[in-house]
Amino acid sequence: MRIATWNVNSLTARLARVEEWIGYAQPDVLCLQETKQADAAFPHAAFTALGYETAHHGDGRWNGVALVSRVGLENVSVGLNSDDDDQGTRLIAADCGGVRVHSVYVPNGRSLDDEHYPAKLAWLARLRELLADTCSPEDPVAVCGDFNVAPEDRDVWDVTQFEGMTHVSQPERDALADLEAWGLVDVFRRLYDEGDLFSWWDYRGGSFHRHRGMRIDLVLVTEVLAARTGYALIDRNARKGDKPSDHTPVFIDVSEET
DNA sequence: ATGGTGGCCCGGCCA
Repeated sequence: MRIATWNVNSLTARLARVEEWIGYAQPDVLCLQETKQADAAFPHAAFTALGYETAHHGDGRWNGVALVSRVGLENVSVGLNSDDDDQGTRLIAADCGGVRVHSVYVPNGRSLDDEHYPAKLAWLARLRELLADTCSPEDPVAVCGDFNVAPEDRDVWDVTQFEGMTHVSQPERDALADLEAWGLVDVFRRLYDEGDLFSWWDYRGGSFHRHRGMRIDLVLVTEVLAARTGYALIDRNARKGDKPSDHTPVFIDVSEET
């Protein structure tokens, strides 16, 4: 089963690129972030035509997350907690092909002295609570999306350029590590030891062509899935060409249980 | 050089 994640930076602007990518990458489950659509605007029919079921959680202009699956899509839930502010439409989860899949868009944080920064840390802590409340680390669980955190220094093009900035600060990395400590593996990193493997490049300044990016889009899975993951890829090709997102898709291939 | 690019949707926010 191929499980993918992609921050599309507006699905309205990106639909043709997403259809193209599904056509050649053939994901079984695709987690989308930053659809920037209200639920009523989500193009369910475009995915139905390709053989996929869909579920979307968005309120319009900002954020918005979706699940696209051709291996089933059941027991959909949205948001972090019904009695808590989830800082926008940033989480949707469902059972797809025997896996509890979560598409997440972690708040950006903006800057270390901004009120959105502690809110980002709190969001990550609440995500762990959600997993603890709704899943078991013994079960097949995937948490995929734009975490807005580079887990290690080798996940950014030049860490000296990020001093005092978000995405690399220790509290964010600790919050991500705490989430993983519940029982999740950054399986792409387990398979590849190299640095300079990025999933996001700023639109500005020719960052993509200068290899100035960050690895902030992650597929985190429980060990039962990590052990069956034989291949993973950041598909840089989707960052090229006409009207790309500033993020590119990441996917893993999980073999069937034997 | 305190910008740059792109998406929202048309003045300014957000990434």
